[in-house]
Amino acid sequence: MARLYRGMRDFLPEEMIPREEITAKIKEVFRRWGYVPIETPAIELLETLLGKYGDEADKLIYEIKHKDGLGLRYDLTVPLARVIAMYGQNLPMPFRRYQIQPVWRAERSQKQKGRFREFIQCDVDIIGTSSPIADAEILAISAEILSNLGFERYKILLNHRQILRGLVNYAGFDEKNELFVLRSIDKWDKIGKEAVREELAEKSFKKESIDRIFELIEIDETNWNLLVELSKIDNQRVKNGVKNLRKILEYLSAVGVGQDVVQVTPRMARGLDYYTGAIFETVLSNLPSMGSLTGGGRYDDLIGMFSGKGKIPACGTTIGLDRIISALQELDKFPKAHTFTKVLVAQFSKALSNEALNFAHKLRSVGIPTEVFPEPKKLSKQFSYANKWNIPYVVLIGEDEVEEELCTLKDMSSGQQRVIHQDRAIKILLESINKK
RNA sequence: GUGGGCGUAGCUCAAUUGGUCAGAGCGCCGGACUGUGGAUCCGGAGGUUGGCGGUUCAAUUCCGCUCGUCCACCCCA
Repeated sequence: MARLYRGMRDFLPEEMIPREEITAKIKEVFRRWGYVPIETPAIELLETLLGKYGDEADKLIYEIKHKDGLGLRYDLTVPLARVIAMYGQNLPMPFRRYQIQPVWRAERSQKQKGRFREFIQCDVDIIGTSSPIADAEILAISAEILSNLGFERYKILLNHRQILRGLVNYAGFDEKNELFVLRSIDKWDKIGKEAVREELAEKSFKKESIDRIFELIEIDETNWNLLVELSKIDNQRVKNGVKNLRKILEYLSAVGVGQDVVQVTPRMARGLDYYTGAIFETVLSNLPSMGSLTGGGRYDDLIGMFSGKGKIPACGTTIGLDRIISALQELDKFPKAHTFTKVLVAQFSKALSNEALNFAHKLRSVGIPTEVFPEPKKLSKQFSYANKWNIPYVVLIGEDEVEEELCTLKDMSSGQQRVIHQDRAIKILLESINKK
């Protein structure tokens, strides 16, 4: 039986056409900000993949049953880090790259809304600068893309790993439990405060530590006030993080991203281990169950794990194409398309095949997407075909038309048709198609 | 991986407490309309009711297992 591995999808034309259009819009924004494309292989050595994301994520890497120790890439950031370690010397820094390719995750759960085992990530990263201008730029790009795609109610969540680590440390948690505590905190807005408290209590952490971290994380204030509150904490990491976020917020407004879409929150942590500085996600306030549409942050130590020669600072984000499309579908903003074809040239008879082919050729040479019905079937079949694929025009050159280089041009949406000279039909088609 | 819902024609779904219950609508194909689609009418093809096993005189209906699918949790894009 024909079937599909769970979590994998086929894309038929009605879905693929708008997918490509959305991808083109995303690419356009990347390029306008000066980013250049790269691609990397689907398969990486396991030694490249493992130990970068954290234990949880390592379990979700698809390993390939092969003696060389291989796996499918889990994201595009780690392959990028490998690329920079290998070719970085030849790339002028800062290096801005984008990359649009699928990644694979062996999700344990069955497929559900906005979650797949194979999905496309659109990554933008800027390598070789630790300036907060880079962080702000990445956020501005994320915001611009979401706006361009028609999202109105999105929110950029912004936090900082240094602040989180400082807080956890300041509250008295052991250094080695840091990541566990961070992940619990991350669930706050999903499972609620009490559930997080339970999760931490189960691990038998000190009650005063839990109480203390809750106090700090519960602060719910405007961005600037929150940063003022945090800066009062006597911890160098927290202070550094706050200073960094202030800069990012400042630069963000300079590149046109208003404070109203950004929300600084000490509760968002992100699950991947490699982040070192600012971290961010975007979510839709009217579709919270969808999870994040984009997510990223600064990872100043990751490239060094490959090159072994000191740090190369880096910052970037993933635009989740499949999440975006799922969200657009949920919001009824994902139009189904049928075909690119604008004109179907019907075939009247074998004797007139060349007439049809030649006219179609003329249309294509002026840029009009045109197809010829390949067999001289009954005209009702040919018109019905045009109708099913939503082809807006049908041209017919039959016995009555050939002699004087005429043709019948039919507008399928209105149903009106007229017999006119072939050259005139080309002109009319060109005009009407350029208008749309 | 844990908990729950569901699995009948390509799609959406019917079928009284197990007993002519294997059907409808839409779609598809053909025809009415041998130079015209989307309307209408007529006709047609398609199912071992997800699979395997059990209970029974009898199972789409009950039980067990399995596979698939959907939802929640976990995690993320």
